[in-house]
Amino acid sequence: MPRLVWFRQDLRIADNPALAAAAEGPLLCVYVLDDAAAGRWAHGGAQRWWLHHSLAALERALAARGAALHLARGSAREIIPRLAAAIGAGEVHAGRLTEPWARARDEAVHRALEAEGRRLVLHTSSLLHEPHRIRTGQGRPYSVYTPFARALFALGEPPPPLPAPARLLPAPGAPEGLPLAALGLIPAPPIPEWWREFPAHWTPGEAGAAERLARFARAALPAYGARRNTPGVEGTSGLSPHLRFGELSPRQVWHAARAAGARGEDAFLKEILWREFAHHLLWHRPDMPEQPLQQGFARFPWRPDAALLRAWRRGRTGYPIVDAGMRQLWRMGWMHNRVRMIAGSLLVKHLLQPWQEGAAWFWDTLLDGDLASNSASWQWVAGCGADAAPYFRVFNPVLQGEKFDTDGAYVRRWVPELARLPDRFLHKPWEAPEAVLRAAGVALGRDYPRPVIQHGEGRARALAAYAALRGAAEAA
DNA sequence: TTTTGAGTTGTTCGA
DNA sequence: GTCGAACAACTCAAA
Repeated sequence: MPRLVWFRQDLRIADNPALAAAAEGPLLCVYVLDDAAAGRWAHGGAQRWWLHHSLAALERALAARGAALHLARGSAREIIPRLAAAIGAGEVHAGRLTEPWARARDEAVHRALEAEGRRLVLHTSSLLHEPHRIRTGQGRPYSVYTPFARALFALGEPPPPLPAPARLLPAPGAPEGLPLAALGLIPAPPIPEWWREFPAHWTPGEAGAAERLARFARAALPAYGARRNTPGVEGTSGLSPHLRFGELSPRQVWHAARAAGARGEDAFLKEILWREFAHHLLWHRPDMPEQPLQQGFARFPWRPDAALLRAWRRGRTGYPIVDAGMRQLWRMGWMHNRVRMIAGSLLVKHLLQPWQEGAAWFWDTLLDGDLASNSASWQWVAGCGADAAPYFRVFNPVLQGEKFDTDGAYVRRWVPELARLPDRFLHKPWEAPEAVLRAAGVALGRDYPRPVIQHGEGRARALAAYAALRGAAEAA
């Protein structure tokens, strides 16, 4: 009996359990762009560029094995049952998702299929472990990372990845899908060619993902622990967008890291588990993208300010390490993890802008924008997360810059107007003597902004705001 | 049920 | 320049 494979966030053919389950017989491969179901969490601008190219790559990979990718746009709730009926499929196979809107939709699709005697079969595809399977000794979901990670390590090695099916047999009777261009994924003006630099940095698709993984395992993994916090070098894996779209699976990444020498509770494997943890949290707290996990934070005295938010988004805060990060984000669709924390901390703590604003900007501009990781990380930075940084931990953007971008390679690359400043003043140009600034060709306030807020003042204000919150909690 | 140890990523201050 | 303590309590997870 024919089967339908519904691709969502696992745009690959290797180690794809949904595809493997369907590949024994005739099948129809489908992708549905369903923006209405996702609502405000439909793919952000940068992700749409990635998705377009990833779907193109998947089309080619399937075609090489004799199958087409049926593309559709609209309500999956209607399209999937209709296509299943058209080919007489008894089963629809897909990878399980953790986004609340996707879970609600899967539930609806399942009911619609069931009414016609078919069923939706969900597989463990984008995570090492299903979030509802992992429980504490008391049977509750984890809310602290370290015991969660220990529990996952204690489960032993994940199963080995599945091979890609060698040959696929198309189901007869499949209706024609849309051409890729008809999905309208490539952003339209008024921001033409916002993504023009993306291709220089990224190769969406399964082959690009495999190449990146191999490169990381060979070059950066051995020194990952030492170099992952240096944004001026390629010390991290850069796999996040590939993982977000499922061009490779966490199982493949895990085993590749092991094969390349990652031992025990290796730092890189722990990062993979942070991703798992974020999905675990989202599964059990579906309001996480909107609401602080710690209830008291609902009354936090944010000071929304459109001008401050704009300066942060554009990389014009006057703090070089933050501005470098925000500009890297805009041009690459990606920001180094260390810098995400520094930039996030400045927005939330010094500037007292709601973390949801930062999360929304990241959602629109990150190629790796993942609802679970993005929401959990912003809550962590803001101090309202499940396992958050203590409130008094306010990053000093100057110290962080000096510590992690000591030679200034990162700032000089992304904030070229400061490139000629000596290292000593690169992370605090406002302290440079006039003659030094002049020699470097920098006029503060003209070529590069003065800090939007003094660190000491911002820190004191943040501590006061958090103290007020605690006071309010005690009074209540 | 109670106890115990511990918790991603930091900064500042004073000796 | 370096080093240790303070910063705050609170809640989680497991024994």
